[in-house]
Amino acid sequence: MVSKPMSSKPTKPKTTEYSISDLSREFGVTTRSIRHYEDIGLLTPQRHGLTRIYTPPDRTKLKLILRGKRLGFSLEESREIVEMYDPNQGNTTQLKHLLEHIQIQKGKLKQQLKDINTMRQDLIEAEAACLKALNKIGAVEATQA
Amino acid sequence: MVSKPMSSKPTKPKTTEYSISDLSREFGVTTRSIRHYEDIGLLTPQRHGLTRIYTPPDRTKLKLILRGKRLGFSLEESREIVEMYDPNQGNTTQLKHLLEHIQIQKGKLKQQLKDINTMRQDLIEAEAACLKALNKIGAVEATQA
DNA sequence: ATTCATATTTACGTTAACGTAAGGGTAAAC
DNA sequence: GTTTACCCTTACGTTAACGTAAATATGAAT
Repeated sequence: MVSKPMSSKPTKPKTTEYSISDLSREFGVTTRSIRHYEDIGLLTPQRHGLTRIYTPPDRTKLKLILRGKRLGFSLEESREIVEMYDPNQGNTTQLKHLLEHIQIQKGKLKQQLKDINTMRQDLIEAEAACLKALNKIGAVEATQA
Repeated sequence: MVSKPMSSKPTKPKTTEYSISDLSREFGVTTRSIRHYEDIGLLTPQRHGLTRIYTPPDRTKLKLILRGKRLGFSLEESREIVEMYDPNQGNTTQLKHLLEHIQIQKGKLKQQLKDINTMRQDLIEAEAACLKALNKIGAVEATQA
């Protein structure tokens, strides 16, 4: 956390702030990556001079980006997710557009769920076959999780 | 399908075979991609002269690769999946190694399931907010799926 | 005063996963 | 016999998502 012993009142950490390395450490990504996300407009932190200052909304956006990455989303795909979180638009066409995107994302997730489940089943079968082969050999020491 | 009006017996399509464009069409990927998967050793089709001939196991491997892609796996990650499907190894250390990989994959899938569920929830909320905003405006025409 | 630790920008380098010609072979169809 | 529809190889090009210096600034600590 960026600790700033401001002029007077040291109480009330009302507005939580993070430095780039705070976020870097918390999420296990490089500062380079975080800056890159800014380069392409996914994050827009404030500045104190040149130094970047991240707020909780920024942190949330980063979280969304990284979750997207774990699901194999490109940064452009994550952009849509991030923009959904960003409550900035109001007009009808934009809202409808957004709804479409939401449906598309839902569809993707649905497909991923199917894929995950079949893959899980495959893994379970592979595991069974593996264990069977193992104790057929005689390696009785169990390898459990 | 590669139709080969062989010498005699036209019956018994015992050994199903696919051409590269068969698979390309079926899965909606370019032949370039399929060849690329071969370049890096993920597929090893037979040859009839220069022409590639794919068998059902090849097809399955391709399916595994593409499923991996949808889940955001790199080709190197998918290689492990494909090798799990390939029933080629027998010795104890290899089997234990394989078991480890299986556990790792299971862990990844578990994390992905978590991510998908939270993201789903987010989408549902975004959708609700969106719809609310819409009929607050007065666009009564429902946009449903 | 100088050493950290952490911040910045600019800019070239890298890897994965193909795309995209360019050039050529074969076999059935017209 | 030449057009059509596939197939092939070699090889350079491209995009995304950063990695990796290099050179510089800044505030706190010794």
